[in-house]
Amino acid sequence: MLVSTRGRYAIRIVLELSSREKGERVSLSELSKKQEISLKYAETIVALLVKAGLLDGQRGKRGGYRLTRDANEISVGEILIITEDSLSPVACLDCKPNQCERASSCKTLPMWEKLDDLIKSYLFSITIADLN
Amino acid sequence: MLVSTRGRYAIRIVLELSSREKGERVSLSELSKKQEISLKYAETIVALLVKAGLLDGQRGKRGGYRLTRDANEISVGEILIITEDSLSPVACLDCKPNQCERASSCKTLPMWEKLDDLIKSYLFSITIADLN
DNA sequence: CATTTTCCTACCTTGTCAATAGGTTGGAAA
DNA sequence: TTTCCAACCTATTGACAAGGTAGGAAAATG
Ligand code: FES
Ligand code: FES
Repeated sequence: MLVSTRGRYAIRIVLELSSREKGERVSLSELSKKQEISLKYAETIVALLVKAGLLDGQRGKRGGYRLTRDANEISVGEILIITEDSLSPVACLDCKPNQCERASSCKTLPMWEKLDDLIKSYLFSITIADLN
Repeated sequence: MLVSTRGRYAIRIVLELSSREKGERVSLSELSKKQEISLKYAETIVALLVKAGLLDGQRGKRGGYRLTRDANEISVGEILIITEDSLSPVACLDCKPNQCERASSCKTLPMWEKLDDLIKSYLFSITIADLN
C-alpha cells in the first residue's frame, strides 16, 4: 500500500475545507463529522498539516481551520509528502544518497527510480482544485 | 511502501535464473547465496512462484529451479502480483467490486484509479529480459 | 541407502497503522 | 470575568503485516 488512511483522510479534509468560502474558519468537529473521520484521529492528521504551514488554526469560540493558500496551489502530492512517512515504491529509494549496498550493481534500481518519478509527477500535477 | 522485500527478492531471483542457460536447473542454495538472500526466506518466496506456475522445481540431487517461460515473456508486474498481497496504491481499490462505502460520491477515487493504472501498466510493460 | 534438494507447517520478533484517551492552553463571546 | 469552545499536546493501545527462522518430511539421484 502506497497511501495509508492518514494521507487519504488528509486529502479529504483539505478538500472539504476548499469547498467552503475562502477564509472561513471551520472547526475540526464539523470537518470530521462531514468526512466521517474520528475527531481524535483527525486531530493528529491536521496537526501535521498545520505544522507544514498548509493550514492555519485558531482556538477559541468561532475558531477553526482554514487553508493558507488557494486550492489550485495545493497539490495532492504535497499533502501526501506531509502526511505519509514515505511515498517511494521501494525502500531502496528512501535514504538519500541511496544507501542500499546493492545500488551500484543493481539491475532493478533504474526501474524503481522511473516508477517513483512516474508516481510523484502524477500526484504533484493534481491540485485540490482539480478534484473539487 | 508499494513493494516489499518479498516482491523485490522475487524479481532478483527470477533475474538470476534468467541469466543462466535456458533449462538449466539451479538450486536455491546457490541462488540465495548469489543474491544474498537467506535460504529460508527465499524458500517461502520461491514457493509462491512455483505455485503460480512461473518456476518449476525438482527435488533431489542435481535438482533445482528453472523458468517455465522465456525471460521476455515474464513481466515484473506479474511477479509482483504473485508475491505482494496488493499492488494497489490505496485500500479502496483492493476489493472488487469496489466496497468502499464512499465510492459513489468520492471525489478522489478517479484519481486513485488513474494512478493504479499508471503504475500497473508501467510494471507490466517491463520484462525480465529488459532488465538483464 | 545416503545425500541432496525441494516442499510443508509453524513460529517469532519488530514495527507501523489506525485509533483512543485525557488533559492543557488560548481565545471569544456572554 | 466567567464560561465555553476549540485547537493543541502527549501518551497508550490493539491489530496486523513485514521480515525472517526453525525443523522436519518427501522425493529424486547416484
Ligand atoms: S536492491 Fe536496493 S537498489 Fe536494488
Ligand atoms: S475514500 Fe474509499 S473510494 Fe474514496
